Amino acid sequence: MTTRPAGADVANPRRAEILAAAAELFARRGYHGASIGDLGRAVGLTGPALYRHFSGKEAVLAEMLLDISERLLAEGLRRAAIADPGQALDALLRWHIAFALDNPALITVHERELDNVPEPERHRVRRLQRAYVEEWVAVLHRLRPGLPDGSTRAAVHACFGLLNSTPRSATGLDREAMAGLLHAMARNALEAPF
Amino acid sequence: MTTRPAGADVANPRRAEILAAAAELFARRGYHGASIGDLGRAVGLTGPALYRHFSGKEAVLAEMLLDISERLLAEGLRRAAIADPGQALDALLRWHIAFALDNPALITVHERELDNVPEPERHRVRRLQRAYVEEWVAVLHRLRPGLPDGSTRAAVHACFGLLNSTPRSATGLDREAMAGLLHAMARNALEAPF
DNA sequence: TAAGCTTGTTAATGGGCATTAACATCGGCG
DNA sequence: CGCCGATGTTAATGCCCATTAACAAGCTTA
Repeated sequence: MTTRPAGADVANPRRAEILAAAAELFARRGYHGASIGDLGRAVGLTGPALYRHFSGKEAVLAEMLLDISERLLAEGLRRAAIADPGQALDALLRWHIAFALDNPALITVHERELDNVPEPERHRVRRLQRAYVEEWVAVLHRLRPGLPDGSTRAAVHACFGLLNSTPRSATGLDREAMAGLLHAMARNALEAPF
Repeated sequence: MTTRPAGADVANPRRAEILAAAAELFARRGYHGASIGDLGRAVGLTGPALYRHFSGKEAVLAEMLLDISERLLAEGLRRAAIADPGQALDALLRWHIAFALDNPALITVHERELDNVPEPERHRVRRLQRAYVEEWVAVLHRLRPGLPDGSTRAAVHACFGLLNSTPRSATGLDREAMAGLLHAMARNALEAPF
């Protein structure tokens, strides 16, 4: 049920195309609000054609979330390893902001649809998400050692809320201005005297 | 289609009970992920019983979002009217944070499900939401007159993202600590040099 | 060139769901 | 007492949807 149909190697362009279209639809209408027919139509196919590339609708979502979580964590680990905590935090902010600005649909789905991932994969996604958060928590902890653990964690979550709000704002700001604004706001929020 | 069945005055306890249960379900599973049967069961009824109180599933969502938007705006107007912009901002922050902490499900639905509201009401909700945002924008503009309009608006949206992330974090912090943390983070974010 | 894999398509199939119909109960009020 | 509106319930009804079946066309390759 989770296995990919034959001949579906990692870099299959059709698969990538479907995943991209599905991300837009899931983000805009929610997992339950987008049908298999919608997904197919979005890439110029009929609904059942999807089954040549994925074992089902859930498998599309599962692969999407796994991919996002892995990408976020991989680069997050790299940047969190920077020795100076202030620089590490800035590097993490730059990474997350760039990802959110470049992939608004993915960020939205990643934030909302975990519950619809079937069980073996849901657990893996959860682990990856948690590990990513922990990198941020560790950096913030290095930057502000006195902070209670619960506050550190809550601050990181709130910071994600701020950064991930991007996809839903759509103001007239260009990309660079938006990136700078989010960076400054997040940085100041994390340094607030709470 | 939007009209309420007879005998359904504003303060009908059954209606309120259904709206509360629906908020939880819509927040947890999304509008399309919660069935009429689920809503009924959540208040000890069968599915079709709902039609004695609402004209349909969409009407439940519409009334819910209208109610939220009206409540947010009404009190928002009051607090934004405070003469000193710094005090006005603090008052707005206290209001929004209290609302989000007290009604996490409502905040989530309000943020996500506007697209599923049927058309006459969707427009009204949009107007109310926009008016609420404009109160914040106006206060921030008074506080930081030099800021370009697009930046002010983007900052307010990002601030909402921060505040509304509350329902999805569930850290071990108690209510007062969480309120204080969110207030400090948001206030600092809005004062950041962007 | 012919078998066979890949990738599609259009018809089932079967389940779930929103909504409506038909039927019950019950409390108030004439 | 006897009617009736309010509020429920359990059976349709009809649509949408995920998934599968049956069938076709095109490439690759022996």
